[in-house]
Amino acid sequence: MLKDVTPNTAEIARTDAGLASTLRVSVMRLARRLRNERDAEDDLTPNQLAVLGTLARCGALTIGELAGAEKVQPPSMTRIVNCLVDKGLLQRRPHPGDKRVVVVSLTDEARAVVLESRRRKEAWLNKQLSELSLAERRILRDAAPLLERLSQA
Amino acid sequence: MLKDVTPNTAEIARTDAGLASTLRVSVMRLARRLRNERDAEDDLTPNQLAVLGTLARCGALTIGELAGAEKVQPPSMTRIVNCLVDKGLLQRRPHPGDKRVVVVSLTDEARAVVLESRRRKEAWLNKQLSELSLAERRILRDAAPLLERLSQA
DNA sequence: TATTGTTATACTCTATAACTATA
DNA sequence: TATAGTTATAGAGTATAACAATA
Repeated sequence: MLKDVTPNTAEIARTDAGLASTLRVSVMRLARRLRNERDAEDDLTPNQLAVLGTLARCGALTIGELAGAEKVQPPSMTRIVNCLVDKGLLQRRPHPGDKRVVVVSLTDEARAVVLESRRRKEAWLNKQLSELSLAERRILRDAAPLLERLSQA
Repeated sequence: MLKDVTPNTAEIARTDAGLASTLRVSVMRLARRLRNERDAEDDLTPNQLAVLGTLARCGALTIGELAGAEKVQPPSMTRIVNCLVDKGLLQRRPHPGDKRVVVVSLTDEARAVVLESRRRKEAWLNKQLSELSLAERRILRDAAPLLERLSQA
């Protein structure tokens, strides 16, 4: 009887002993460290911040889509959106073709806030990266697209 | 006049054009994806979950230290801790030497919850990793300790 | 007198239920 | 009749202020 040489999950887990574990820990820690690197957006609640981030990633979304993405109920999302509209960070627009639906998108001011937040995190990260060797930065340059691919699985 | 060859931050940012940006995005996305991979701990609030995670990483802490770590006020942490004690996930003990202080630590049951949460995330991650090539996994194995080092800067 | 933590109270945020408008 | 969103109300969760115990 021939042996099955197709790599299965258990076998890979063994040969890559601990890779998932160390990768999970390091990714979660770095993400937490980056998340703490905030400033201007400090007066926003976590959910408000998450809405800005989601809209920055996904573009304009409806109230229902936003509620689903942030895992809150529609009435809560109505409130969150209203609050951000009052702050001048979101704009509501009617859906072309379905008058029940409300489309929400970032204002220019919100885009500036998001960009500033990114700039701040990346400035911190650049400073840390500058203390690595060229070879080490090369490894991270190779790793980044792989992490991206994993996140989209 | 001799040119200064010491690499400065601006120069490195240019040569590593976009590294901080792509790395930040990929790390944050993978962390978000991993965070969504939960199940048993679904009946806990985000702050309750964070307290379990912090205690799992740092060991026993006082109410004040926990409040500082989670960025909530002491009365709120008292409430969160009481709730977790009622659920059998935390135990309170007097501080040896300072009777004002309360030391909080995980119960065996809480440790089991945390381990199960990690197991679940790592099972998902292992599955995704199994679809990468050996060379790609090698890159991630090299990258993990670098990410860890960045997070501790 | 200063510090750690708790209790009392008010405020904010979220969820459920009922309602309006549109499909 | 079903769906998207809003309004009204009740329920968690957090913060501020006042307090108790210890240093």
